Amino acid sequence: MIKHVESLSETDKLTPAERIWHTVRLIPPGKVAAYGKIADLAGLPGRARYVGYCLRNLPDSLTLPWHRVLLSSGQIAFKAGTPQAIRQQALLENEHVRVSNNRVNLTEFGWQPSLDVLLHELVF
DNA sequence: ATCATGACAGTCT
DNA sequence: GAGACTGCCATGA
Repeated sequence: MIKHVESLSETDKLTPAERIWHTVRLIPPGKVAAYGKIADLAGLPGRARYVGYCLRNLPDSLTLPWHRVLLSSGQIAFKAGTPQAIRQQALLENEHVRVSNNRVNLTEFGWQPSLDVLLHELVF
């Protein structure tokens, strides 16, 4: 009998939060992804809000490109003008992601994981 | 066990 | 395209 695929992956032991961190880390500089997309890629479909929860509660020790995660509309999740939104915009612009009216154009900057990433980095 | 909350998302005006 | 509304689901009180 062929062993089930899960037992072959290294990431299947990770907690849900760890899988989300792992996935967020894969977003390349200059690209962005929606909360729901991260949840899907992390093997947690329907848990976009949980992604937000995890990012909000990031351990200080952990450094993640949290600023590359946006609403499905391309908007920054924080209300425009708040310190958090301003901070996130600055971080995005540092890597040449254009932000206007608290929003990013997903067609232009949305991350499309390569087949290689899907097959080798996102095996949950 | 219930209830409110939220760094969400899809649909309908 | 911007709200309003609803569904969603992990947490925490």
